[in-house]
Amino acid sequence: MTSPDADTLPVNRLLALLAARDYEALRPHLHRQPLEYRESLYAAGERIEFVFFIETGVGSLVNTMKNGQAAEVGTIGNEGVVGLPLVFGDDRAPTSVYIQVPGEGLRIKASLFKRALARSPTMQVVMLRYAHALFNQVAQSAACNHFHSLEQRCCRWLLMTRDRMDSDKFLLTQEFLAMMLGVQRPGVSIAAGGLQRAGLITYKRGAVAILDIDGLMKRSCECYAVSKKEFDRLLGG
Amino acid sequence: MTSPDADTLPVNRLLALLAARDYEALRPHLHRQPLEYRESLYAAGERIEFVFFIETGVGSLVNTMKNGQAAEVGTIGNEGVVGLPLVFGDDRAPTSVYIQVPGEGLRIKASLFKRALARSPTMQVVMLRYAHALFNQVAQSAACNHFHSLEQRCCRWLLMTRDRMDSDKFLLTQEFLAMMLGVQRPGVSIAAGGLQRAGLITYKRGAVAILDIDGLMKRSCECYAVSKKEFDRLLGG
DNA sequence: CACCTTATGTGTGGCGTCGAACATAACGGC
DNA sequence: GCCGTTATGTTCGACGCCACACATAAGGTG
Repeated sequence: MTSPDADTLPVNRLLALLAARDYEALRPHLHRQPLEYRESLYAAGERIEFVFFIETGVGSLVNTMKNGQAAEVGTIGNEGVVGLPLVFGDDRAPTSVYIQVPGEGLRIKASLFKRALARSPTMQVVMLRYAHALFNQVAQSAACNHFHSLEQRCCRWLLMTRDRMDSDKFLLTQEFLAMMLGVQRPGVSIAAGGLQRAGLITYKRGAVAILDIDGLMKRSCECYAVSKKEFDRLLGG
Repeated sequence: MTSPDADTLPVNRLLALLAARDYEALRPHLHRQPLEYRESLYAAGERIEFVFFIETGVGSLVNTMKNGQAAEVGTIGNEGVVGLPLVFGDDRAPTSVYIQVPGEGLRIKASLFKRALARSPTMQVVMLRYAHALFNQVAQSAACNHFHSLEQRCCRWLLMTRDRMDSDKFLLTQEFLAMMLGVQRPGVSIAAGGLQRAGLITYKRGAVAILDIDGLMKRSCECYAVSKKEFDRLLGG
């Protein structure tokens, strides 16, 4: 057997929610790997080969239109798992997941994950609870994308990312943020400039630092607080 | 035992997908009830008491903001079930479901549905497959709400409703459609007027008739075809 | 150092929807 | 028939973002 890369105490919050024996069943098959900027963890329409438990960094659940326009419909960090379609009993999805903020995660083969899940009703309970949390987040995003301004959504995104990074600094270009928010890059430039002038953040060539969390929350839409509360309810504060 | 209202051969497509013994387990507890215009089948944040298998009519999965703005993030018809949070092991959700086009459905107590589901892995498979289909629809809506014009989304909505009604005529006011699409009512008035002048639909005081399906598809965004294809893949054409 | 690549800032016209107000018209009840 | 209610049609200025173009600036590489 290969030597497992996962720690005895999991960093990933979803793994931490598993019963000890469920975690031990997965652990031999978990392999740590870096998650790199713009990397795809699975692509729309293609068979999902690996499941990822993110430890640091942030992945974006993205829906891409036929003309290439893309919009983020959900985010996944150290609270979750990339490969939810397998929990639904499917092996592919019409969405993709990209790494938006680089970090590290634990990888397991889809077949091994499916087998472990099928054998453990307690693991199913945890994974389904997370599925509901993400479902609700996507539903919130659907409304948020429609109603809220670019600046509000920028603030929301920065706050969500900070929570998942456990850090006030992380790597992120305006270009990529614009793609995720489904807007033009100059729009992000203007919004980010405003936030910087207001002393809420600073940034420089792909590196962002958050200075004033409360200020960001005031400028953010309610979706940040709603989504956070819902995750806490389902996955424990 | 009360006499069941459900037919031997189910009208609801999700019930039809169940194994015979799974359907028979539910059938004694299913009671037919009318689904009335604007009726709420469950409300955000409140305990879900009943699960509904829609036979005719259309329900909208709606996310409501604190200021009262509401947007539809998914629709449920005779292909699905209202009460998905129970499949996720939860008894409440931050979204609500309203009847947007009146019809009929079969109601079952949440506790009885949960018990039947827990006892039957084969029923779980079917319900999870539907959960994935709806998840993908919500993800599609999130991007659609952001990118596509009001007219495109009107066309999409009319086409989706037609599929679920198995009829080219149904009851629907512009006022309510505007609320679901998260736009102002005058916007729908203009869009609907354009579609009527183009000979694609007619309508009169809350009654819509679809005249030209192909024409509507041409004016619709791709999201109609994408969503339909995905449902067919997961639930069988 | 010069140079290329990448990241960010700024400007212009245009379109779509908002937000609000007002007008018309159909149906229902009495 | 009259009248209140409900449904639909139309207008207006305002604002946010699009689409596109171009300018500036900070890194990496030779």
